[in-house]
Amino acid sequence: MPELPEVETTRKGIAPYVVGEVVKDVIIRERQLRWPIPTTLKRSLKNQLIRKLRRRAKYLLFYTDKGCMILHLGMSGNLRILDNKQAHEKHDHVDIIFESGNLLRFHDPRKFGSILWTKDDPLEHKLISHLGPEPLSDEFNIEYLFSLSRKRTKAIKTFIMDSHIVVGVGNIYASEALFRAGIKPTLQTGKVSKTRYEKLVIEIKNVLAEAIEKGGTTLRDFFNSDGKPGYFTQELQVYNREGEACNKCMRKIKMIRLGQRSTFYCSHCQS
DNA sequence: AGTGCGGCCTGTCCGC
DNA sequence: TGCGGACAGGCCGCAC
Repeated sequence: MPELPEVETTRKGIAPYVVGEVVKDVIIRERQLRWPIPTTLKRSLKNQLIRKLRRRAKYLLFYTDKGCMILHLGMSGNLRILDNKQAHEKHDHVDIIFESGNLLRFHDPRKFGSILWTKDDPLEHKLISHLGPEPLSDEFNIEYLFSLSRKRTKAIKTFIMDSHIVVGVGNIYASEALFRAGIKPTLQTGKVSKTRYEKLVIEIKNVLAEAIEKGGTTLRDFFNSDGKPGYFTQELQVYNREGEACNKCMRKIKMIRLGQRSTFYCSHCQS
């Protein structure tokens, strides 16, 4: 489900209820997620103060004095703040109960999400240490992206969705950024000019920043920690709009499959 | 080394 | 209605 804006929206929503709170108990109903939840999680978290809540790529990092909980929402996960007495439903896999009386509930039907624990710096964790730069940081710039692109043969859309190149650009925002930049998603990475990469870097930053501002995109089941959908959905120019009119030229939006992912573009506005 | 697939899961929707 | 198949916002690990 969530791409970077949805994860950031979740982080902002839960932070006031989590940071500075002490964990009273942890209830794990389903351990078998993308990776098994470590058996030590409950013991590690209990009685710990959550010092800070940060995001790296699509991972949420819950820092305590003893270590850090690393949480990924996968494709269908969400986090909500509820009061302690709220009955659990299907796929409510984990509750983290705070002394305040609130609880943080992890819900994930497809179980592609994960919860891990590390005693070390989470940024050194093997799932995180090799990731590319944050798209909204200065580290992600034209020189960086252009130099990595040379001699690569894969489609440019697949390239910008590779988290080792840049994190946080998922299937929706990849299509949207390429539309804004006027670049056809199937072009070979190594054959796109520097000028066009400059435009692409700017549009990746723009589309992600705007989506964060609007609370992310809801297609079917993304809801933030208040249970509200994201309002960027109405800003989508091409994603999920096959056959509808392009907002710039009124021609029909096309859909193709690229690396087994649905890809949307306008064959007139993107070349 | 870079690329492209299979697979992890459940839910939903579409066509027969 | 019921059933099979395709599809869904992520991403690791493997074979080539």
